[in-house]
Amino acid sequence: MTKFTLSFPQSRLDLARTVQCGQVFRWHQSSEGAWCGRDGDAEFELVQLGETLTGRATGGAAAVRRLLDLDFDEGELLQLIDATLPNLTGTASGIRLMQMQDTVEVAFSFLCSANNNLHRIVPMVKVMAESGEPFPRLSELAALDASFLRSKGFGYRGDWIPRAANEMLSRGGDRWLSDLRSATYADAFAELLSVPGFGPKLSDCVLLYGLGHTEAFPIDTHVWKALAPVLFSGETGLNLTANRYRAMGDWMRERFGDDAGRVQQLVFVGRLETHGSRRPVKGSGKKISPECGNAPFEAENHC
DNA sequence: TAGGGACCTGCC
DNA sequence: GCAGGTCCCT
Repeated sequence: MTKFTLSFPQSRLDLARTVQCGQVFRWHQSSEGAWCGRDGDAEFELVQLGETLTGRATGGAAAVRRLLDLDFDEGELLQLIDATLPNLTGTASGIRLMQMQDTVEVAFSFLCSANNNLHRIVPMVKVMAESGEPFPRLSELAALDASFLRSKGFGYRGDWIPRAANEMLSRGGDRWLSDLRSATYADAFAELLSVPGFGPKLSDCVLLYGLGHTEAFPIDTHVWKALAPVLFSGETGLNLTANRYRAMGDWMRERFGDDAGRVQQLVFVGRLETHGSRRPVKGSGKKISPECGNAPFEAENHC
């Protein structure tokens, strides 16, 4: 690790919230206050003091800039989002998109996230991490015993992990994963989607956080609740179907291009922090401004 | 092709 | 009942 110092007079960074908002699951704060994490063989110890970021990192400042997407002007994007989809990002300024090199850790961490919550995901990822350093490889994950994982609280996801690892190995393993980086978004999405356990949402998470595809737009329950009333006007309580998943993602990609994934991160955190992770706070139910009547999708339609 | 349930587990 | 879904079945 080498020491580094970075400062950001204009763009904003909230390191603590960025590493705690559910993009990564193994970061922790040291007794000295530094945020510590790793990505494959790279290690990071980061300290933020106002608009200065210091610490030590494998690969130095360049690696930190890449990990935290620091060369991207988030303020400009926040303005664009607000002009297009008002009142959605809330308090999310300072949240950076994190892009990891270790696709295996990203994929299997998010495999644990299905129909789950952060309080359970973090210990589950920790259990997996004990099978290899710095994180188990596909062969080690494939060798994990489903009943062992179930005994550790994975529930039915305990069956998914070795099954998905085996499937990835049969397709070429690490080579197959790295090829998805250079593939088109559509091709890589289709490829991941066909792995058992990876539906559309998890596939987009792997593409966004672990394969560099920033046009991926993962739609979870929170993002759906935030955006469905805006994009699909006329109906309330609409269910998220495969077609509507694709329609919403495509619309965001047309609107924001390669920044769609960054938009998702800001909308997700904004929704979570204003509505809570479990239930809307009574009385603070934020209404989308009525003048966004130019909803892109009328009830049904599309494709 | 579009819904409806089941699925592990833990907390509100 | 619901949580940062997916699979399987009509």
